[in-house]
Amino acid sequence: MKIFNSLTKKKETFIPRVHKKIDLYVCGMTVYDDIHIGHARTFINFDAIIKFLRFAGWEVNYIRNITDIDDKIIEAAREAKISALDLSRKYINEMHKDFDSLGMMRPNKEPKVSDHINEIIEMIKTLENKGYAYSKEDSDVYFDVIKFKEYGKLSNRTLNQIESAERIDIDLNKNHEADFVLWKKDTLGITWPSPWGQGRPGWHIECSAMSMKYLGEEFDIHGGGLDLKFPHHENEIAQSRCATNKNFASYWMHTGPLRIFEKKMSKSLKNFLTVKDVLKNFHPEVLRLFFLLTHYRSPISYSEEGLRKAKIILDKLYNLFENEKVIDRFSKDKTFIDNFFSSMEDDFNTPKAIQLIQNYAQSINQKGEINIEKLSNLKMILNSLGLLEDHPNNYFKYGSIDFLVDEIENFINERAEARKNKNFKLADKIRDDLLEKGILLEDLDGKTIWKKIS
RNA sequence: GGCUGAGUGGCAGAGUGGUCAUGCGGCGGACUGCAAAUCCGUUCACGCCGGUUCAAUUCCGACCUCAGCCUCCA
Repeated sequence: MKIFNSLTKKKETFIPRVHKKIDLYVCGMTVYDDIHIGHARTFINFDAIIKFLRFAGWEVNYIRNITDIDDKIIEAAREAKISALDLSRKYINEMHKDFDSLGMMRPNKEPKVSDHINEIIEMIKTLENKGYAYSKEDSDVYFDVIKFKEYGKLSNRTLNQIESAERIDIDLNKNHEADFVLWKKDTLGITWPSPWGQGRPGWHIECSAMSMKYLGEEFDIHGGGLDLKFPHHENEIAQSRCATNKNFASYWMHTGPLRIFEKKMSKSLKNFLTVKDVLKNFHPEVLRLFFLLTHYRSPISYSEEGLRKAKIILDKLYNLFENEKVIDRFSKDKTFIDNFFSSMEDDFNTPKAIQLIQNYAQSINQKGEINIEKLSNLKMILNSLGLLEDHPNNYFKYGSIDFLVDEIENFINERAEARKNKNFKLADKIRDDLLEKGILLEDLDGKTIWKKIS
């Protein structure tokens, strides 16, 4: 299996630390608002990758943190006039709802910063003892980047480059522009006592402390959105390696950004759509397929048109299973499965994998007869990416409709009667009227079914 | 300004030194009372300029354009 390692900027053969086991840490959410589909992109990518890996026989220990202490959370809480932890609790709940409705697996552990203050303090103490941390008078505690020779390796920049970049505000307490806060001294908001006084952890340190607690000082893969590469991941590497003299994560994986109108979708640009917005009109698997149709490292431009196209593809796949039962075992067509595996094992080439799936689906349709074994293969492969988990019946009726189900059934019966009497004018009118309301009727094997269109 | 990635047919998006991506859409058929679904056929391509090569969309160099990071960001 090959994985593109951001650290070496090369596609490398993946060598696990322990045979057939993968320890994986993905940087999760900072919870102060509803998640948007840019966030969803990253976590759906990893969800599909992990589902595939497990399907392929890997034992994946998946850790994804929740950052529940942070300036933005504290600020949002102040505005909402509730405590920071109450606010983050609320949005953790919303996040779980959204992730669940997107069909994502829960990680094996989902550690929160507020539960790991001791580990964080211990780590800062270690760094301080080893001479990597400093503070001046009443300043925050900083990491001394000059002391870490490899600083900048991941994000491919030198300390000189960082220093020469334009800055809005310069912190005079820092030795170097790139030095970052390990412990933020503060008495407002939510704080904890520490050897450096009352305060809270800086950003970055939590991921080092928590990943090491659950996966050890060295583990296989560390992932996250591309926008975390610098400074977040760079800083994680610096503090972790300095604290332990170990390598920390072996492989770094970064997902590409989601764009909208040629710009990255982000909170600060206010150009985002929430998961809840999109799921009003589109089945969660449509969004998932939309993402998987592009390689995980490439940017994706969001558009409704794109979602509709993904839906057309998914519709075709669900159509195959409309009336069929599926036996749960592999059978023939080793070629299809082998090809699927080679695509996925080549840095998780989901677009290619889906192409194979589409071809395979077509080959089933070509025969014009039910092939349970092929359908089983297809379903199993789709499931390994988190697709086709719904019943076709639910899938095709997803979204809000203007009618009660019984009403639609009545229209269908009325139309059937009209057709029997060769009153096609009335029959077609009923069908057209429903179509206008987003209900599509299909005559299949003498039976009429309905689908919601979007 | 520095660093990184990308530019493929109407659209989305893989891949490759010389044969086809694929899907959607369009067009023409089959099927259907008509549709839908499905099938068959068909159309449309590799940013620009040089170089290497018997051969380049694929390798090399310049250029143009776009995006990301350099500040919080999945």
